[in-house]
Amino acid sequence: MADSKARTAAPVPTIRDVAELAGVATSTVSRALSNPGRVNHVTRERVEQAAAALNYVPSSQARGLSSGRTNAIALLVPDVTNPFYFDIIRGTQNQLKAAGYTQLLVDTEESAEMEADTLRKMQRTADGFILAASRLTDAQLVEAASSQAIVTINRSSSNAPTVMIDTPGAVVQALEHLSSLGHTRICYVGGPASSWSNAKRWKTFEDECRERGLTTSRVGPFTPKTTSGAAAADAAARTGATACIVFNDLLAIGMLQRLRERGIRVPEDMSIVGCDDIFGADFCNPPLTTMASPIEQAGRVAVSMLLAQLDPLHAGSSRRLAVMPTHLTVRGSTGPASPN
Amino acid sequence: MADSKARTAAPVPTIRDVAELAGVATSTVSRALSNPGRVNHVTRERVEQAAAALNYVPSSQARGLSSGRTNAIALLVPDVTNPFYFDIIRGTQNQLKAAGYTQLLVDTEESAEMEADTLRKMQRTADGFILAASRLTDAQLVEAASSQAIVTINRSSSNAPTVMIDTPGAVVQALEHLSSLGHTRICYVGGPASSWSNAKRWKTFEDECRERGLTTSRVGPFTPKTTSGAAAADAAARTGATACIVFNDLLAIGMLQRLRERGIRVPEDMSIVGCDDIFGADFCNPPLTTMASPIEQAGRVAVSMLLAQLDPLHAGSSRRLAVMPTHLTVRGSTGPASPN
DNA sequence: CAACTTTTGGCAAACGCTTGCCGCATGGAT
DNA sequence: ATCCATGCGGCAAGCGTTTGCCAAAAGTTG
Repeated sequence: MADSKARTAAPVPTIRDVAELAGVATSTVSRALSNPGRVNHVTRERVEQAAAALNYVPSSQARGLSSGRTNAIALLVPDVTNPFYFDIIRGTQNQLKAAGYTQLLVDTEESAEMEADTLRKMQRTADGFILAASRLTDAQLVEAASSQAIVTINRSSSNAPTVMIDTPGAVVQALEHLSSLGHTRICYVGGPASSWSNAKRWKTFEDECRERGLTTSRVGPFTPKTTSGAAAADAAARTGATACIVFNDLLAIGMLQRLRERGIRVPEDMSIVGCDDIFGADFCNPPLTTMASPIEQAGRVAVSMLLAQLDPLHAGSSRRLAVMPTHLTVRGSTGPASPN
Repeated sequence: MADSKARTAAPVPTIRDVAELAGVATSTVSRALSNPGRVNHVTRERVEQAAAALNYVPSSQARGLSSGRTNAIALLVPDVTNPFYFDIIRGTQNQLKAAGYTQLLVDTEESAEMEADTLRKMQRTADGFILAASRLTDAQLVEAASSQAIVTINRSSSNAPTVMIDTPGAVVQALEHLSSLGHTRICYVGGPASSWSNAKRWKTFEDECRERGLTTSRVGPFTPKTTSGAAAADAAARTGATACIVFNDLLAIGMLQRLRERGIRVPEDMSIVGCDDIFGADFCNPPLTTMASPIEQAGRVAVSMLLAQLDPLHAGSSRRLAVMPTHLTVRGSTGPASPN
């Protein structure tokens, strides 16, 4: 119990101090503050005044220890620096703050192991978890969801409620768009192998192309970072496709740069469609045609679903799946197929 | 003590279970795990095996309650969606994780009040605070720093250790650059009024311009977001300046878009210098000349300084100020002054 | 006015861990 | 042999809350 920060030895007031000042028992203070209605309103007022006078702030640690709740939820993302997650982070942050929860942000570095590890280590630290684009295997996910409250974003699971961003729908729109521009040979530029939504997108892409009689090719997997764009661009160019649907905007933007370097004009020689409509997609050069969706809202919805899950009242009845709509935002990176 | 998440009633193992399995007292388990050296190594091994067998994870809540430490530090940023902070977030996150700390990320929404409030509310929740670009008044900052461990980033303070990004130095470089390109009328596009670094930059700008005999003007304040770029661009254009030094890249990128819309060519008609070299500065159109600095490293250094401050051994001796070097990264948004 | 029911507040036992203090061994020095 | 240091483990008292249980007070009913 060392006073590690040996500053002005500020004796932070405890519930005991408040109780004393208000002339009641600590239990009454506790109830007055977190369970009004359980105490007479005049008593409550007295307690509230005392608390205010002392500038009392309940210790979340102690509260958590005795109540079993932490009032914190953890958000696990594969990569905090990916702008896609920024919007999710912002969405969850807002919604959690409104609900009086603290957000614990963890970067799992695209690693399933690290994700599982975090889930284990934080079981007591957080009341629930939001897994954005989880890299977990199905088995891991099932196991995790069996012992803790979890909501996934962009990762279906029968065990945990899920917020899905309907990128497959957007892929169809994108294909429609490209096809109407006369493209017949289209390449899918893949993201991380362990990404569930990557698999989903590819499947939709392939099915849809077959149906439309389009020639497909696929390159990847690539790390979803701009730095992988060069390799992705080179690989895609080699396929002879006149248009690419790219796993995400980060990669797409990286490709844009590389294609420019190589003198391959976008969209004249090659059309590019990204995914996510991240920060930057509107001002890169050329501005990126991309599959946009209300990402921030996805974060908010995930929080709602998680909180509902935690609430013993709604627990059973809560929604298990939310699908966020997507739409194609057409900008300058797509154009008519070159006539060769 | 309700079991709110009434799942498989998983009885999370406690230190007691470990003690029992290892055949020792709980105090021994505690010491074996967090103070090796205090127990015989054979005992420790036995304890470790027991802990592993039970998949034991200490409760940070209980640990914090009794030890007074939380092993968490809070990072307060004015706006989580500003890419500038992403890099800081990443830097602190990495360093904290390495040190076994949890990061609590809080968005203070550019509000001094909210910042002060968070500091108060979280006094027990975090061992220390990193304030990135604090909006606090000097008085508030002094008071806060007197009772808790604080490190500021880009905000000088005599009371708290500080990591400064040497943007004034970069402003000089930028002016040198613009001046050598023949610009004589330069406009400073200001950021938030409450931003300390904004004031600092403006002062350096003004002093340096006077010394060089350059004509200055100033517009603002503007919210540092791309959406404010239109207003900023219009205001700057009206000043008749041929070059702008802009508070940050976000604003600068917004201006780029607006200038293009208005047919004002960059850099032919107007040169633009941003600040921070955020994500996107390299691929906007034209790519932005900007004052770059190792932001992620700033985050890491801030953590080191904070942790040193918390450590009773180094507490006094630790560094009070770190200055991160900056340099001008010249890209396409600056060019020779137009001859009119 | 007796017999109940409701409100309301207090008591005290957790919650899971850390740590000051004590005492038993063990082994070296005298 | 005796005395001390030293190493090591256990005991138990907290840390600041919440909450089940109880009892006193207040209100209701017939």
